[in-house]
Amino acid sequence: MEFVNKILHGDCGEILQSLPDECIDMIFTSPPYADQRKRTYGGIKPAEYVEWFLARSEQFLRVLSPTGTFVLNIKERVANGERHTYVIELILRMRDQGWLWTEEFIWHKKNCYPGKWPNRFRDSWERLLQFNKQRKFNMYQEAVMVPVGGWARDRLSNLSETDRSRDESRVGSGFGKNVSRWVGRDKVYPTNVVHMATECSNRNHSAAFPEDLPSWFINLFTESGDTVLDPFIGSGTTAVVAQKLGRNYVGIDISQEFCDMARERVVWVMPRLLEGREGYVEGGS
Amino acid sequence: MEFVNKILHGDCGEILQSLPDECIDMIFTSPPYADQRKRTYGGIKPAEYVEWFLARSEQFLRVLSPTGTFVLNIKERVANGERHTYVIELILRMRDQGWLWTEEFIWHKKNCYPGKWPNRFRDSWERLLQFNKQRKFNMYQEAVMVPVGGWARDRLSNLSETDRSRDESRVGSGFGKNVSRWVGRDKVYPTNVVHMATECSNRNHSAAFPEDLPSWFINLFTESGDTVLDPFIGSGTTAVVAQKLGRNYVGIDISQEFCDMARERVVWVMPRLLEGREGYVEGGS
DNA sequence: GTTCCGCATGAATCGATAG
DNA sequence: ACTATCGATTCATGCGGAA
Repeated sequence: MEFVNKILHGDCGEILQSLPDECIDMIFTSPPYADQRKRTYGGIKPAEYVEWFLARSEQFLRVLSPTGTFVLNIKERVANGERHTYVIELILRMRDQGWLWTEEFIWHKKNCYPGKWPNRFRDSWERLLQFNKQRKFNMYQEAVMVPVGGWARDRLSNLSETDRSRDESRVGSGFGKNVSRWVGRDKVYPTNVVHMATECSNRNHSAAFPEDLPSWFINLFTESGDTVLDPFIGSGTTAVVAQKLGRNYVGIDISQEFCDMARERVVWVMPRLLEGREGYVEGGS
Repeated sequence: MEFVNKILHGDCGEILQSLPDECIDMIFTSPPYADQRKRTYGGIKPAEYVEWFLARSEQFLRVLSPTGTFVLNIKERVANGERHTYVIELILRMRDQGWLWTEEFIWHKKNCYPGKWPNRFRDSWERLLQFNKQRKFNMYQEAVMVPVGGWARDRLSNLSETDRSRDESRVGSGFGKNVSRWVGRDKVYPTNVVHMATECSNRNHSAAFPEDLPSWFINLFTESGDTVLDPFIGSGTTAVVAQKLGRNYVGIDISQEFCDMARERVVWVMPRLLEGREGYVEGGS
């Protein structure tokens, strides 16, 4: 367990070989996109991206628990006036590798990167690809319920007579609506579109996503005491969030600079979280 | 030109063979999704879907003008606990066929189908795939700029609170909402996420998509007098909208019933549009 | 005219049951 | 084993009638 709650320096494809099988409950990562982050990853070319990634996702598959989930935040870049196809090719190849492509969430970025081009609009969304090893996996939907929409808020305050009894539907495939069940309920389940702002304040790290994003998925797919891996930890957001939520983390990055930054951020949060967490493993950063 | 402003009955793969090359300025369509609409289309199986579609998109490619755009509204279904891959395979195959995959817009449906399952949330988005024949194509961005209305000013005053918890569902017919950027401006360009409700309570016809959806893309990619093709016209929404916007339309459907419905709807709107439209070609429905 | 309320209805998905 | 059908679940919207 000496890898738990640590930020490890190196290429995740190699580092992960030292971890045992099925020791990770969830993987959340935002890998360097093709031809981005040239300084730190050498700018993998779109044409080589799929092979580059597959060599690492093979290790992800091995270390992930059978009921665990891999959430991959990615967006293909524009090349030559076209959306590049390496992401959708990656999906097909990962299925060959043994992954199930369970779902594709959309991250709708509220304040996306500004700009104007003659032939396209600003790109305000990214993919969050959900992969699993089995059809049955851990999912804690109640943890991410959202406030109910306008419909019920107004109506439920004064519930009417007919709403109280279930009106059995006689229409072909109709739904019976039992409104009375909603009394006292102020939350509903979300959809597969998550709508969050990007973080604009930090200019030190490039591929930064808001804490809300990993937070949402960590709450959805893990319990307290589980272990979350981010093989491209970058500035450390996934580890910080995992720690805040009482999960163990494992962070890996090829850049020494990023590792240092991530370690600083998690150490800062640690002290107040060491008390009363079952399954939380002590470890330096 | 005897095909212009008509609803044609038959399989679009065959019907289109009688049209000349490059006679269409834009194609907007929502084809039958795999294994859906069994009554009218016979429910194409996911495994056969790509080949089925490619036989038709070959004709789309031929009749589309070099500066024209093809917008394809589609979403893959879940099969065996996984998102099926036929849509992303189709993208790859259409590129082999000669199409450029220029962009992928997201249609975020405000009111998606209800339901609850242990392993997934409700699906509230669909793909709007943009294909072109050339890098240079017609695009009229100013036509879809979003004016800052009174409601926007209200929103700006108390921004961060409601925007954080729940997505902006009660915003008027808003697409590309980027509220913070609207300060001090009259109009802004939208993004590649469009946010509209499905129309659910029209008793006479149940359109798969709201009129706002084709309307937005027709404004974006055509001018008055251009010709818009929908090879799977269904209840006729694309044709109705094209007509309203002063564009010519060509609608095709394999179902006689849908053709009749579409003809009725376009005839109804026609009389007030015949005046003062350059390039508008008279023709029955 | 407003606002409020009843109601129908969606390109859905899962699991169990039946041929 | 593999496909076809059926029942159950659930939330936002707009229309139309009522207050």
